[in-house]
Amino acid sequence: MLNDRYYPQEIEKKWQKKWDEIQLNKVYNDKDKEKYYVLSMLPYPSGKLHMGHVRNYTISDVIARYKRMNGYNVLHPMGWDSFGLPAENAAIQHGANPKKWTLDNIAYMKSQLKALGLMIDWDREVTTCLPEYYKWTQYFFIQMFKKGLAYKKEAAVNWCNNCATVLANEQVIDGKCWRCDGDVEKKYLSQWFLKITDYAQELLDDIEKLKGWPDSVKIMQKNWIDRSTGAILRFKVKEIEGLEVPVYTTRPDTAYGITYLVVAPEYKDIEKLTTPENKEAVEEYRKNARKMSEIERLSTERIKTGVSLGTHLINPLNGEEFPIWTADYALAEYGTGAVMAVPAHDERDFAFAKKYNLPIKIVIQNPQNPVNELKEAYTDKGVLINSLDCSGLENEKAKQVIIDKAVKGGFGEAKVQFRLRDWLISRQRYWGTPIPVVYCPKCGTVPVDEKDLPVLLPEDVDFSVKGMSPVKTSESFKYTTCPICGSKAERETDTMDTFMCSNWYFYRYIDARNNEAPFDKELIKYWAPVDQYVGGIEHAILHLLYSRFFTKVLRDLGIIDIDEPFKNLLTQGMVLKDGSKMSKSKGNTVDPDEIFANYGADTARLFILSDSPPNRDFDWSDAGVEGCYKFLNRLWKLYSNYQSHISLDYVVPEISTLSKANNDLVREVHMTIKKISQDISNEFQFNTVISKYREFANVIYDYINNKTEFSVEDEQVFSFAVLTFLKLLAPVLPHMTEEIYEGLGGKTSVHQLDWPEYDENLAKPGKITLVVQINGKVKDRIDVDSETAKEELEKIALNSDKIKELILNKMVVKVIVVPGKLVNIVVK
RNA sequence: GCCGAUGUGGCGAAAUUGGUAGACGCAUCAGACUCAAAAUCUGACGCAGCUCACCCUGCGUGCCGGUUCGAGUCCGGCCAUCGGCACCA
Repeated sequence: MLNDRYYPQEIEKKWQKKWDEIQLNKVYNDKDKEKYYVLSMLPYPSGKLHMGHVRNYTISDVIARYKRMNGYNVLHPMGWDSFGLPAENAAIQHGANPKKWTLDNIAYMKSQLKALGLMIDWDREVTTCLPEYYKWTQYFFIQMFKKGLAYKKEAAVNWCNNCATVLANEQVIDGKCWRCDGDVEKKYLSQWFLKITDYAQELLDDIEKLKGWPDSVKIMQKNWIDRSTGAILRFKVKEIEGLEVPVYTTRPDTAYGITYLVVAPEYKDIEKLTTPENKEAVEEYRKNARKMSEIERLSTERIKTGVSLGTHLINPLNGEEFPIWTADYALAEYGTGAVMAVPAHDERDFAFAKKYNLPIKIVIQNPQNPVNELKEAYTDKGVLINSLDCSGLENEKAKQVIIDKAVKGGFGEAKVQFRLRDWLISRQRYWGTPIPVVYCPKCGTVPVDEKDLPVLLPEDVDFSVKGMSPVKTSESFKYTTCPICGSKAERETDTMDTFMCSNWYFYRYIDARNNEAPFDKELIKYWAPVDQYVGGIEHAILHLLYSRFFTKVLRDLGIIDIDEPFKNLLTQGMVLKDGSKMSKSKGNTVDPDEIFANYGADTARLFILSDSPPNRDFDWSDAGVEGCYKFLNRLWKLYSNYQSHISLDYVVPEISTLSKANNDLVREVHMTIKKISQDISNEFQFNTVISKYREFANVIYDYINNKTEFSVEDEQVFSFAVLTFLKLLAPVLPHMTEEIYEGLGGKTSVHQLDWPEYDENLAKPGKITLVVQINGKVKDRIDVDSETAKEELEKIALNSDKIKELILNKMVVKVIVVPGKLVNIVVK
């Protein structure tokens, strides 16, 4: 028997406990069943769940439940991206232990996830900060080191002063730190990199394979990798025998127009290229450039500065000499760090040449509109002039001609260049995976022996130190012996970027408790790749690019045999309040705990899926929650007030024998199954699924309200309708539907029932409203049988009194009939 | 500057992909129930006009134009908002 009133708090606790007891959500590696792997981006354990989490996990949970009812073996796991700076900052500020702080947060957030009613097999939980996990992160690092994919080099890197650590290029947003929003500086440091650039071409090409990804994400990745084709050209230094300066250019066709060359202030040969007279000015300029933060550099956009080095280069194409300058508009990390300047045909070079009075030589002209002087750089297509034997060529063709000349003359060749840089993964922080490397005075940089993994994070550290990593304060950690020769050696004290932990976690879920290997290859074959990934757009480049890269590396190491980790991707929109992003500083956050306590998780689940499609932003409103709660009460009453008319073993009589009301209701049920199934299949349009729930509830209430008593037939059709409805509701409202099903006498879990099927013939109305238009404007509506033939429809339309009157004295030119929809009469 | 997305009532949004624009909900208003309130139920609800009945007539999907019997949907040109990249040679 069902209670009169809906008490979500009691019901939800009861079922969460029961599901645990009967292990309803345990996932077996049942290879006879077709698998479906649905994944949400794992949370950082910051302390409490926010509404963005609730939205993310509700979406993936409903997908998981829907797929399970459709017969799939569904994996929907959860874990914790638990290394990272906030834990360490908490340690510094409150004297807490980062590990304890993190594990406490995990325990609390896990209880919140359970309160949300998620269908998760917690036996597969993954926590990236625990040694049994990061052992394998270290293992992978060593494999990459051995393959030459992990290397250390000195470079100009991004340094965040606040966080006191370096950052990857992908973690610098508008010249600021992605995490703390602090200014980022360039520093010269020796750091660990992963050779993601080795995979640049494949990462770009395989974007085509990602059919189930949103275009926006694919385009962002394309732009980030940014391939360009051009040439390397090498110029001999006039003053120094044997020294050359190579440049990368996409415009070899303009090479006859070079009037100067710019090297980055950090260019490796810059000191050699500077004459004694210019040394002081150049030093000064370089010092300033180094001091400048990213932000300052960006703000000086377009106001270009530079100084001459005093030396010259020779253009092998025409023998002309031109001066070498240094300017910070040349980037050390892109191409060769040097740019050939053709002011006539490049806006930046033009501005620079104007400012410093450098010559401007026109070598490409629009034949329709030749000019002798330029007011701005001419960057369009044209024909070469002043280019010796290349004059007269179309510039697009000249590109190849000049590359050929360079190859023949031995001063250049074609070159493909990417914007993507290698991934900087070392961090000067404590709370991360230790990089498993030892520095031996004899053997050099040596990886830790695999059998000695994990390299444990030390506990005897002093968090109060400034300007260096706390790891360095651990004597027990720092000093070790060389794995090769056994002599005294020192450990690497840097830890890894947390994105190293999160770029493979989804493989670990597949075999989370394996102590012998990161995972079993056979199980990966069954479960991978992820069928549906759900997460925020903010990872469009960062995590999603790194995971793609890592998957390809694992493939090349022979560890897995797929190319891409995520088949389909759903990027959910943000949760807003009053039109702006929820944030603590704005004070417009909504605490999930309060919502669960006041309304229950089912209300929260229903609301967060309603109103907006998953990929768009969602505006949280208190009235909206209230409305959803009312709807759940309305549903509850439907079942509790009429339970005496509901029987689990109903038989639906043949449709043609039914009364009109029952006939209509049966059709409504089939139409509703169809529409909801379609909306879920079509990119998980849960907002329209929920409007369909409401419409169907209205239909059933209309049915009841037109009744004084239930016949046997009525009870059968009614039972069919409300029990089918219960199954359709189950993925979104797991607790309520379970309680109702039990109350009605159900013996299994409602979540073990099959998703209802619909009959195509019954999934349409018996009658339709025929729209009659004249010249495309609606003039009449007539109820007709939905199967009425085309000719008949035309006749009905023309015989309508209203239409007859309107077309009187007019000539009917044409009649267009759309069966099942409308008749349009064209008149003059 | 380049690339992308979006633009529909007071608000969140639907629209079988070229066929009744505004489903469903929020808010609002009116009514029923109630001593009263809450809850619940019923109804109205794009804008303007006309009107003795709730019938009708215009106008309406950012703006301008086009294709079509018919355009929120397709094509061309603009505008606005949001997001990504941004001295990448």
